[in-house]
Amino acid sequence: MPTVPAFKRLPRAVREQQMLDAAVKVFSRRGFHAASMDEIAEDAGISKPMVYAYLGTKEELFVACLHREGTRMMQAIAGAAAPDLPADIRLWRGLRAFFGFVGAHRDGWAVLYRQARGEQPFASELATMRARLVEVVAGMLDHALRAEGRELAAIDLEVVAYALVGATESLADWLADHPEADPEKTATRMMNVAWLGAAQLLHGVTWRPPAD
Amino acid sequence: MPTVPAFKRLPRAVREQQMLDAAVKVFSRRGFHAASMDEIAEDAGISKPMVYAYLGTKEELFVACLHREGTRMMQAIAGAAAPDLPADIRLWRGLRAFFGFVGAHRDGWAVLYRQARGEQPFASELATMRARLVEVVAGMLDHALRAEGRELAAIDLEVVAYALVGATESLADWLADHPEADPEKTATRMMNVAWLGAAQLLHGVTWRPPAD
Amino acid sequence: MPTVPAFKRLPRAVREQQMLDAAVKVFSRRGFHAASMDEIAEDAGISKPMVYAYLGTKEELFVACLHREGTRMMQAIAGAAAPDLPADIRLWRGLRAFFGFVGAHRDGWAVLYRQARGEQPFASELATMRARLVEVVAGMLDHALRAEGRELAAIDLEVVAYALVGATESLADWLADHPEADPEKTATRMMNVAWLGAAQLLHGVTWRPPAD
Amino acid sequence: MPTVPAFKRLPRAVREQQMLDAAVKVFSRRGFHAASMDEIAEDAGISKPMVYAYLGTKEELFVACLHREGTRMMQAIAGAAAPDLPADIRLWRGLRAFFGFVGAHRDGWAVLYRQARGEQPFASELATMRARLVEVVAGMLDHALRAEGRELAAIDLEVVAYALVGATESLADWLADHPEADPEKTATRMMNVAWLGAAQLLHGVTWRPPAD
DNA sequence: GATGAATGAGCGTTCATTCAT
DNA sequence: CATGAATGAACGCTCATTCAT
Repeated sequence: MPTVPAFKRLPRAVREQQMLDAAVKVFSRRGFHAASMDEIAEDAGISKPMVYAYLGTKEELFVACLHREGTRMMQAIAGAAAPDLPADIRLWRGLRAFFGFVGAHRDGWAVLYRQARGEQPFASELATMRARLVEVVAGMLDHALRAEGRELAAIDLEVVAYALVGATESLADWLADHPEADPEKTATRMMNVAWLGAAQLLHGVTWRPPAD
Repeated sequence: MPTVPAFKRLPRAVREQQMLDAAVKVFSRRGFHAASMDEIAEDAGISKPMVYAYLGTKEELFVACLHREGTRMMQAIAGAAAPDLPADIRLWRGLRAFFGFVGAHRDGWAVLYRQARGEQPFASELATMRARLVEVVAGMLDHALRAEGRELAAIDLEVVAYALVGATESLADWLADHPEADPEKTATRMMNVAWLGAAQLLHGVTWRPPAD
Repeated sequence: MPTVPAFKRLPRAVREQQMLDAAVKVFSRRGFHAASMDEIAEDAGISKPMVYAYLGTKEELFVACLHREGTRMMQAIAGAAAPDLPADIRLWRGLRAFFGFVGAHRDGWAVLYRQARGEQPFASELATMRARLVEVVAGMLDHALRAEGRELAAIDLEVVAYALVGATESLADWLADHPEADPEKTATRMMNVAWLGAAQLLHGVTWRPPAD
Repeated sequence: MPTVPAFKRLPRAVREQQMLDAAVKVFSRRGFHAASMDEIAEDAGISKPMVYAYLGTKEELFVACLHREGTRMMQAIAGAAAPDLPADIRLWRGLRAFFGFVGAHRDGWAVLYRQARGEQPFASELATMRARLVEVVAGMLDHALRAEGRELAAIDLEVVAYALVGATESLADWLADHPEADPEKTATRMMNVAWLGAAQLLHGVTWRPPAD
């Protein structure tokens, strides 16, 4: 009479999480195309038809992984900094949370993310998430600028934010590839890249191309 | 006595370029996995066995594409700035050349590059190229720092350079996705992100995490 | 003390009819192979294992459908004409009943029938029904012939009857495909095909191949 | 140094016929759905991908079979009777040719044909052929009627012709199921069904439903 | 040198069918 | 009585790759 009801016949919700765990693992290890539904099913300790019954097609399964991991990451970041704090504190806490998350999910999100960037069908799903991040960062910059009585065109804000997000993603890749690296330290380095430049912008300093 | 006007029987070097052109086109349009050797051969106006004879397996073919396009890009960048110019000028000219190249090869390199990031087999090939860029950027920073009598640990230099390269790649993606965007303007924006922060570093300003 | 108003727990016979209704509908719409037990169960508002418990395997279920619909049709025909009427009246009433039935069950029997003709496992079930019809028609012909003092070999009778049944089935298909067509008019047309020829036979007129 | 070039590497046209032969055989034996591409390929002595390369999808393959056999049959019928002969002679020769063809291809066309009737995707392909036959038969009737100074509404002509074609198909089924039966004799019987009635029509005799 | 012909291997997907609850 | 959970077994299809000519 074990507490855990049995070994099999688990409720749907549980099985779905098992499958997603396995899928994240296999997609990460092999990449989307090289991953086989057989391996995912086997890794989840379940037969293939169950995967199709619960999570659908291979693409849908991948999107489900993307979704779960993305949501988790967004929550980790969102819960890190209250919106009423100063911009640098918010940025720092957000970055720290982000790199902390990536460091703790090296096999999961970071690699999933790398997969998704390359495959067309998932570009949009990803673009949505990145767009949210870009928007948040641009909003922070805009807020701080206005507090200083300055302003930047929307497109410039967006591109700068885009670049910062890109730099962050890049360092996340670097972190995922360097298992011994410290997430917090990486966040500090990112701050040095991001904030020093941003602070200049806040003070009205800009760079202009030379005459040539 | 060949009366056939020598349409076929082209010298090997020419054929190889035709194949690479076709391969870049197809890989870009379809992505690595969705691309089929059949389509590449047909697009090159040649039979499949010839592709195998000249450029080898599908992976090798992709690497060859990567290689050719990468080399072209590196040359475009390298030729843009003499190494004895000041760091900001070198950086600016390099970025301008880079974004100019990407803008002119939106369908080619940019997409190839995006493909390569996601597929494990090509990570190394790509990592090598990126490492060269990181090294160059880190070298420029180091050089400029020392000119100011300052110094940064190698790892810090590398990570900062890595972040800048990542931001640049990100904007290259953005550029590839916005056909109407101006490469030079994009380069200017990147300079505003990169140089303002870097200049701070040169003057000894750094950001440190708060006590929290 | 069941307060639940007895929505479920219906008596077996009722459930079986629900299932058969659903099965006929789905088999008609999709065809035997394309029909899935899932859809049938869902359409019947019941779980799949119940279908298996009550009506057995997919093939058995199909046969059950065939059986029910076939019996209904046979009854409709059989009740249409008393056996002591003249042959032409019996034939007319039988045809009228048949086309009436098909017209009223376009989605049911007609399609079921078309399905069954093509799938080997059900050929026999169908052949039995058709054989009964052929026998009846042949019997009518024989009876009428003998009343005229004539006779036809059993095999000839059978083949002629077979052809008439075939023509009738064909027109039933035609009727099922032309929802606006009138069953009674179709029956009249069939009589014109069947009876004019048969009447000739009754008067001893036969066709013989030319010398050629 | 055999006259037949080799065992393998046959030209495409030859292989296609081999495949069609095998496909007709397997489709006939198993039915469309139960037939597997593996079995067809194996029976043709070739690997599966070749089948897909040359003849396409399973459905396309089936249509190709239908097409080849149908064309052969139509040619057999068309070549049997010159259009300037009297209607009964034309009908007789056409039927004789048809039953001769079916009798000679019991395993091929007749069974294929039965398959096609049931499966929706092929209904149209088949309907086209049947429509051609119906048109020819209706044309013959119309021609003969006008020669007698009579006329029938187009719809009536069509339905009568449809019934005759249906009766013929039915006897073809019967013939296919009775390997010992004689095709010519079957044709004669069909003439007795078809022509005796048709001749009545030609003489203005029609059947009308009784008052009831 | 160049190609049409050919294949081994594998993957995504579906479905009828049955336990265990 | 009734069902959600689970699976074995196939099947259609594709593709990179290689002979034989």
